[in-house]
Amino acid sequence: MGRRSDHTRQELEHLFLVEGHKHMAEVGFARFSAREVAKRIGYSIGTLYNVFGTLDQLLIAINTRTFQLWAEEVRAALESSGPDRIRCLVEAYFGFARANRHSWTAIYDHHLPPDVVLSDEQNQRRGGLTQIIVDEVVAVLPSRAQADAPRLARSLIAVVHGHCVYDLNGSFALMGIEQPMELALERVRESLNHAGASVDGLK
Amino acid sequence: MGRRSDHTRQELEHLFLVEGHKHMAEVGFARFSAREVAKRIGYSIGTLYNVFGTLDQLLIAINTRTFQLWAEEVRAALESSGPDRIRCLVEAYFGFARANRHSWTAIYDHHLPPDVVLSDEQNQRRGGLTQIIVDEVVAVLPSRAQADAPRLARSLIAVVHGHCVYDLNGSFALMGIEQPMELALERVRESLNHAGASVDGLK
DNA sequence: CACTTTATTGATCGACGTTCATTTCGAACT
DNA sequence: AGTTCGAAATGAACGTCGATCAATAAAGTG
Repeated sequence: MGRRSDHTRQELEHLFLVEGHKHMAEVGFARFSAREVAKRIGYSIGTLYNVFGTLDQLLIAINTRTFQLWAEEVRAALESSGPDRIRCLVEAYFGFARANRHSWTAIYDHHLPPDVVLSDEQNQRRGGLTQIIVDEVVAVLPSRAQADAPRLARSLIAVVHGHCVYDLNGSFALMGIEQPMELALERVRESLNHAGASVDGLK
Repeated sequence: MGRRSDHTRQELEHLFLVEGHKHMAEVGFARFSAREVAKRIGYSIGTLYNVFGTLDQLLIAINTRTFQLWAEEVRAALESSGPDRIRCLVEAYFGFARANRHSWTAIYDHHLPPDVVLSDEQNQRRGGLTQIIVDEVVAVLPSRAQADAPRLARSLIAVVHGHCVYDLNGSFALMGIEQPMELALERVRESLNHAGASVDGLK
């Protein structure tokens, strides 16, 4: 067969991407199959490789999409947030990971070969979530501490991430640790307070 | 062929385990191959399955071994530690992950199917590292705070873990964050101080 | 109409995890 | 010593995977 012209190249790429993301959400990284993705939208495996070139590139695109959905969810949560926006952030972070286990985990399961690098475009799309958090941290810190805000924000992301990993993989449950999200929030508050933060929501 | 009697079943299991661990350290989780492990020690793939039953069980054993080596290294570091044992802990944690990227990452890359559970023995072996950290946190907290020490210790492990992940996967470097280990240590100190800790090494 | 260009295919390859009928050989027993 | 027995070890076989690429079919072009 030849040009089918049902879809432009862009549309086709989007089809693969959306269906790939759905497949990832359903079966997870370990059971993900490029063949299955192609089959699902009625194209052959060859076409998928023509569009993405590499399995890695498809996985990168899928994970970037997860980042974008994640950022949207966090943004939406912040818009309907009460005064304690830091709690809102942590809850939205955890909430997305818990509600989208497979997609969220796939972000960290996929390790790029040393010779493959994320394109600037992918990095920019993924950076949106981080920027949201940096902005909130900046908003909460006193002016004297704002120079270190980006660095602190990234550190707090790591703090929450670590708690999130142990929550999802069952380590906390195994050790009898309850309410891991509250635990993460305690750490975040301590660090923000130590940096001089003062917010309505902070006790 | 039949009983070769070169090795007892225990020795054979240990051979597979050690060689599997070595293979994992060399190629990482994504490129790990059970066939390759068997070939390396001169046994067939069938024998490996006779011994471990499942690829998951082999991976569990390999990762448990990583936990044990990790704990040993941390223990050794603590024995030759100066007064700042908390810093020593964080440095040893990071140090092992950095020096054993593939083995360390494999711990978190391997997701058990929902129907498979870690045996009590495996959990006990893996828990050694956590216990070391809990002990050090207990030693540093005032008596009034010791009830919460185990919970806080697990939380601090998550804090360091999160920083370690972002260090190894390049996220910190990408964002221009330098000295991620020091960053993690700052967070740990803040939380310990907030809990009333007082140590020689603490500034 | 013929010709070029482009999109799409799926057979093909090597490698993987997994299974299991078959084989091999030490050991126990005449 | 031969015979039997059973545990240990094998590797061919199966289905699936990522990846490749010559072949093919349709659209555009003149």
